[in-house]
Amino acid sequence: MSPSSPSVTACAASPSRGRPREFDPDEALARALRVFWQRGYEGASMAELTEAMGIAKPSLYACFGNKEALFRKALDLYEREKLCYVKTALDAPTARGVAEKLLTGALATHCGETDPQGCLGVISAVTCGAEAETIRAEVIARRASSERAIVARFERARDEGDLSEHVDPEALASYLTTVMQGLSVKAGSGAGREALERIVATTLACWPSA
Amino acid sequence: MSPSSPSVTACAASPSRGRPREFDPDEALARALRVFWQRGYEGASMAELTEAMGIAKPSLYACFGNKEALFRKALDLYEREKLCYVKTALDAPTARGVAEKLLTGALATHCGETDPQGCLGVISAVTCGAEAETIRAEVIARRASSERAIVARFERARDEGDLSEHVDPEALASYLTTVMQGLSVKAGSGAGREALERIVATTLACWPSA
DNA sequence: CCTTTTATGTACTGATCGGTATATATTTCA
DNA sequence: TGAAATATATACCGATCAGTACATAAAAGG
Repeated sequence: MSPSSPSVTACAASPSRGRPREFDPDEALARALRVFWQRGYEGASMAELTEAMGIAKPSLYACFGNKEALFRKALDLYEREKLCYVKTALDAPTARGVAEKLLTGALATHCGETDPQGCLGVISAVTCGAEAETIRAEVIARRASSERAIVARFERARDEGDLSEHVDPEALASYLTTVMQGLSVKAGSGAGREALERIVATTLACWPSA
Repeated sequence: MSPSSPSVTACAASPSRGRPREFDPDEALARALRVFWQRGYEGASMAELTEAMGIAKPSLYACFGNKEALFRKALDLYEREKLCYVKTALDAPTARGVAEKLLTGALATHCGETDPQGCLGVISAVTCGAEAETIRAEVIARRASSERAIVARFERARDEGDLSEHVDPEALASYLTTVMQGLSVKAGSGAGREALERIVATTLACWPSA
């Protein structure tokens, strides 16, 4: 997102001395993201990661640091490319429109045909083998920040009058993200697209109309 | 709970030959459940399990089989003692009452003060390190069976007239379990009890009234 | 050509994983 | 007083974990 660091390649600051790298760090990171997305942080082994990325372990460590740093970079990529629907959803004209875009965006992202099922954030926040505690905390913090943005948007909606005065923006945002996280769990559990679409429709049917 | 198989001790069929066991299998299993509940199936190591159970590895393997069998027995215990609120909730007189009891039951179970936070089922269904694929399938299957029971209850409610004809029982049940699973994710992510109570209240406020 | 610099491939490290062999301790049955 | 049966404790198994040492390969600067 920030123009100063557009890609991961920036981790190699020097212009072009020494033997050139034989792989594209951005594509390698994209492949690593898929592995983390399927297996979670701890479930993804370095062997599986290196194989998917098409590189050997020393190359991985030289370019990305270690497993945790690699995961954080993958998480950045995930938020940048897969969670962008959240930002655009907040631009919808009404609170209900925001909810609709968030739900359909979550559905498209977590139940697509090319990407793994479920939400990397949910997978990483729930999984928890002691070692991954810092990762867990990081994911939870990022999620909280995005929920705050939804709260702010709903507060604006209330001020603008398209959300009833009787509805607490914070409670509504919390409820909405709960449904979204539940959707991710169901998607990761093999629920079909039609089933998830019905859930989205039901949620919107229940939505507190202005 | 059931009189035919009241405890895990039944796995030792013989009456009392040889050296007597020095630990209580039921309590050991309860302690193992807590570890699985915190760490997930793969995140729980045999070392952590044996330490929590207060026994050595050979005793564990002799009594419970292996890690996967131990997990299944722990899952049985979990459903029997922690998910019993689902069965009782289905006895509520109205569909809305069922939803209310399910939501408050989920809240009490996954956000208690003595037990680990979150839902063992959600944790196990989401976590996924290749090896645990059969465990994952088992957990998902059990969850599906309990969702079918809710669908049946809502169909009854529609037949009895306390649920609008315009509401699809299957969609409503699917929506409700989505919220419950989302609640588990939030509970496992450290959400406070008050926050979860607000979510439950919001869900019930949105509930399609008869 | 040679040095410097960076990347790669192979082979390795110690730690931990789930699971077990073996020897010993404690009980019941004969 | 054995002999059979069951449980325990210690120490180990091969496999895998994340991470690295080291030698070699390929580029740029001198």
